[in-house]
Amino acid sequence: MDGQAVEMKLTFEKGTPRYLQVARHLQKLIDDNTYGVGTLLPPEAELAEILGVSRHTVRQAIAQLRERGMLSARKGVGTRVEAVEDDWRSRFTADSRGGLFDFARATEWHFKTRKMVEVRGQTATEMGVRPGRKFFYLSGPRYYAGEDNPFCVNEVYLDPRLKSVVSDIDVLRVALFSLVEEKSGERVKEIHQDVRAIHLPEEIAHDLGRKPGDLGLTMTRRYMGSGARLLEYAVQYYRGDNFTYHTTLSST
Amino acid sequence: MDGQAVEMKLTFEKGTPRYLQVARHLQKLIDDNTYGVGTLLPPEAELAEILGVSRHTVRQAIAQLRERGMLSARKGVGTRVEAVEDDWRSRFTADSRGGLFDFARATEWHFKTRKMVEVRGQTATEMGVRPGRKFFYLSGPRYYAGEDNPFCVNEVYLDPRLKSVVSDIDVLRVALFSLVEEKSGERVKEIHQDVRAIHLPEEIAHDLGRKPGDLGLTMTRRYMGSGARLLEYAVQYYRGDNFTYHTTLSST
DNA sequence: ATGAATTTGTACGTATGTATA
DNA sequence: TTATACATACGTACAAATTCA
Repeated sequence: MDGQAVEMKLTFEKGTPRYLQVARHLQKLIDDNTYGVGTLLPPEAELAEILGVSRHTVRQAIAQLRERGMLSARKGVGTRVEAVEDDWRSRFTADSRGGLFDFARATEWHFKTRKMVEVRGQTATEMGVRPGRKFFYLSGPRYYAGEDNPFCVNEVYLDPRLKSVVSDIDVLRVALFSLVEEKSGERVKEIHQDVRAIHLPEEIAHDLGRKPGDLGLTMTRRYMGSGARLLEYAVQYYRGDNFTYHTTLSST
Repeated sequence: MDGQAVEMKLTFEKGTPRYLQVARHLQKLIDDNTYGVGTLLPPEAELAEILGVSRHTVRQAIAQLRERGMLSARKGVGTRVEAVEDDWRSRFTADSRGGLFDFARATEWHFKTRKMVEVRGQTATEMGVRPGRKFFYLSGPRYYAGEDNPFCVNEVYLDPRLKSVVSDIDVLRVALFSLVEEKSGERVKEIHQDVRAIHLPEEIAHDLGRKPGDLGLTMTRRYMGSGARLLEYAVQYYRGDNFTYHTTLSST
């Protein structure tokens, strides 16, 4: 016999959408090898009944995991486990504007520091602006909704003219640059994105639960408006031991 | 009055899903500025009625365009046009199939090791195949044409049936997967690409002129054929101190 | 400040199409 | 051919966020 207790009607906390809770549940079952890599999940209809939700909800949950490349589905066959991630936060796709929107919506960015700064030296070089230019600086940890530990530390340098966009916000759940576009009329024409390996600096390491000098990954983005003006410069720090930047190239 | 002729009940060809036809239709209306950048689309319910489909189908269509970053939606507000398709068609530079071709053409890959291997453990997991599956393994340094020092070490695990593709090649100046497609008829349908920070293992570090344990970056790619079959698995190692993985999302 | 109206998001149900084994 | 399982598509209802009178 094999239909054990793991597969039971879920009890749902309110506040988070069911399909996300289902997604997390499936994630767990995959992680602990209840559904191993290469095997097929039970059919959607069956999962729906087991979990006590509609098939529609199951499909939404599966769609989440498919986006992350963990599952693949084939008509007439089933839904296959493609990869194990000890932790679904350890993978991240943001190679399109849409990806950035989705990422922002699925996470919470808590502002811890906010101040005016003049950028100089290395920072100015990387930002591609002349030293001494003033920016509004924001920084703080980023969480997946409902989690206690941040998976990322996010810094942003914002054109001071756009400061009012975030003036009375403490927690952000949407992409900052879409707010900027909306409230300022300025349009982001180009986003330059870089991924680098680094040794984590001290405070960042602390926030991520790592030691200074540990392996880390940064993703920096330069949001350019018309006339190649830098509207926003963002740096995200991730721990390097379990974080992956993922892209899927499909051949339409 | 403003409900002109562009917005009419669509007639659907069979063979392609409706939501894709709706997505294409909306895309056209956005391209020809019927719905300008920065404006809101009509509400989903209204679109559904106009187009003669269900709201569900409209939402699927909108989801498509959101994935590409052309639209964004906010609860209680509406669906905003973020970009026109043309802007983002060329969004991958170092990051498309074409980008991979260019990369391969600009470099030389020298084969140093070639042997049959059975993949196990960690490697099998990362490849997403069952342990014990046999692959043809190729490895060696990659140079920019005319340079003396490699900037990258490249490993590849190839489906053994495709072994003949590289049987009498020592230096490769084209993308391996294009050879595979050409000589085998198999078509690469999807490429899953991951970027990670690592500590360089010994032999790799040596080839890159670094010390073991130094900062490094890996890029791994899984080339999937039809039926989600893994045709090729490639790992590239770069030094981490001066290497950046760059993407531009441009809107010219 | 409150409440109503609007709009997207979530969740349910049902039926039929289509690829696979 | 038949059964299975995902994909598409119709419908309904209510929740949650936002806007505005």
